[in-house]
Amino acid sequence: MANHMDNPATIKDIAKRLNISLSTVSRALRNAPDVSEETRQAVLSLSQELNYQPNRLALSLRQNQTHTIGVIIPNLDFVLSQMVRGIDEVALEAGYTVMVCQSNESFGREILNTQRLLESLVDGFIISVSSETKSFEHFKKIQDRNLPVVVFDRITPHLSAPSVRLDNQAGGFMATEHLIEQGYKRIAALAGPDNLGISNSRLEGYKYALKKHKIKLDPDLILHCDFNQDYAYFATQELLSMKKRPDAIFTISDRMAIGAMLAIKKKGLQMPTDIGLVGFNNEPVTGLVTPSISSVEMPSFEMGKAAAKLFIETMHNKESATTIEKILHPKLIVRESSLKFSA
Amino acid sequence: MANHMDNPATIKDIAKRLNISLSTVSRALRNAPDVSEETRQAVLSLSQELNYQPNRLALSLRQNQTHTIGVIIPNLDFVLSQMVRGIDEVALEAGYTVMVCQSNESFGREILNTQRLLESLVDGFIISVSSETKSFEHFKKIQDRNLPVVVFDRITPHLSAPSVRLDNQAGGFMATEHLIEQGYKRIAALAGPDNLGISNSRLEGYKYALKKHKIKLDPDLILHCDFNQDYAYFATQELLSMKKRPDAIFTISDRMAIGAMLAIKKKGLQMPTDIGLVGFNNEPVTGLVTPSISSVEMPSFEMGKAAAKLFIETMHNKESATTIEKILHPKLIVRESSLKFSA
DNA sequence: TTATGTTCCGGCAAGGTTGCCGGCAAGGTT
DNA sequence: AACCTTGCCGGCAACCTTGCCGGAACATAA
Repeated sequence: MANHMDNPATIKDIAKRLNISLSTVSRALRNAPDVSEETRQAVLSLSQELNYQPNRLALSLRQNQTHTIGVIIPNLDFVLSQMVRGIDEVALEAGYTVMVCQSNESFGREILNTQRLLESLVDGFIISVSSETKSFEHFKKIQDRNLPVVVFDRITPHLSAPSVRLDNQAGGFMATEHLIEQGYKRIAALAGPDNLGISNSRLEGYKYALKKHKIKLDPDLILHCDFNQDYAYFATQELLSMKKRPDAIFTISDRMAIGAMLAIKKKGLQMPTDIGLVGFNNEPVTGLVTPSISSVEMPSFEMGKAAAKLFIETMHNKESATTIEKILHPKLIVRESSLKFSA
Repeated sequence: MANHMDNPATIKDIAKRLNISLSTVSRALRNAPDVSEETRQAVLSLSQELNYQPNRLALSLRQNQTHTIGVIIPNLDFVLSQMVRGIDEVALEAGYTVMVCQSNESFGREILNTQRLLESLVDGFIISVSSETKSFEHFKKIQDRNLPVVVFDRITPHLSAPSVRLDNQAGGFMATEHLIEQGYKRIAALAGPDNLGISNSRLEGYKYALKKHKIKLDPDLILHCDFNQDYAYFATQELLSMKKRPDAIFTISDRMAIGAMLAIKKKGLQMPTDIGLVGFNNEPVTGLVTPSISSVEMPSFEMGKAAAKLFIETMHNKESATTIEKILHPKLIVRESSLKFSA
């Protein structure tokens, strides 16, 4: 009696069983007019009995959209995981499914991902570009197909699309100003690769804070290195062995802050007395190490949600201005590594 | 002069342009026999010129498979992120795309995820069940549709499917035996919810180590609590306020170990002298806190790869034994929190 | 009665691809 | 000369759903 069909029921099965045509069934199921109440009820009840589920492939083929969003991100670290959760949340709510691809910060992989997602016929993209990416040819294929794109977090001027990002400059500014207010004089900055906008903006904030407080910028105190703990470790060693070593360091990520912390400890210096340290992202680890590390918090979950919302809006009115730019605000979390004087 | 068609080229366009039939084009493109070398070349070159890409939807509809794997995981913490990366790696290589859904440890969400992925017509599932899940009805729908399933990490006997997991018992055993060898006598265990197999297995290992070393099991020293830092914190406070407090704690996750560490510090006790601590997962944070925390390492990336490989095998010979069980081995990483005597 | 409108329904095509089958011609075998 | 093989190709159906058009049956108005 119950239906143990190995193949799921289709609209055809219903039509055959009720001796009516496919189109009538289709209309009945979609509550379209031109169907008598009687037949509609018959169709509805039989479709329930057979546990009918519309075939998404056929639907997608027909209406030329898959209800799938392609998400390309450089990795799945703490911050990005949060963002993905935010995207997921909103997308699910709006009836979209998400395909997440990690580029692993590799340019080639990012190209491959775009390729694959295009083949999968996603309805559009939400992208945070890899740190290795300097050319943007592969994204042109997306815009050629006229698919909506939202960039987030790691945005780039080379890709004109609505964007969601942190006010990175403000973040860099508040971290640096905080260090200045704590009495630090020679503040170094550990930045990422210099093609990474996110890093440069934070650095702008740093420079602006120095300027505001009339501290002369010393280019030797700005180091660019790869976006990871080990490189930050070595870069910090370099900083600490300068003739006039810095008395504080601002790093544009927490992973770099960790590297810096290790190098500082190795050297036998004390935080915050000998040297101050502020990181970026407010990963949980910053609150757990000794000394705990001050960091700039970013609302990552909210940012993911905002990106997805913006995507769906862009989706719905295709002709929307590509200049929409949603900016979220950072917040400084002060911890031991930079707190000379308790307020 | 290149082709700025807004709609991607189809097999039909090629046929029309060359004045041959659809089927011939199809055969030519698939290197099937029954096509003259001449026409094949013509088709191939024109398809390049038009930048022809087969439409995956049409293909999927026709051959009843989407080349997509549905992955359901409880969250995207450090360990699971690694695993997802492993799955991704293998899947990509094998021509599959991955849809990752997080259940956020919620039962209802897990049901919703399965539902959605089934609607998306994925070819099968790779699943790690949520800690809240006690009923498995929703997975039955998958097996009703006769889709291959691989469970990994958090496996369950209620779901008969090939599985990939850590030898959790061995992990619990080596952690506990290590504590015993370091001279600890009253070793407590902080476990997760008692419906979570992964937790119970680690606990089994703990019990077995005690038994082997003829230490009487004290049920008061085993606490079950939620799988997170705050609960572990409170549970540890409870442990430490016992009349005869434990002199070591084994926690079945690192996040719980962090909670325990915080409670221990709060109480003013020293690790490893006053009390020993060993966690599980070897998250990077364990090496960064003070004192650094010993932990059982699991090869998460490899585990993800193994799960995906097993999935693809299961996929290819559907009738394979559902009893395949791939077991990976843990490794103890000894750090300060448990090292009384340096070897 | 004829003309017009309303209600309900079925046929057909489209979306892109592939599998099966049959057709047709050139060449070879008895 | 009658037959079979081989090589090449096109037609049709199938996968599942929806949109468009037209048609049948009936009711209302002129």
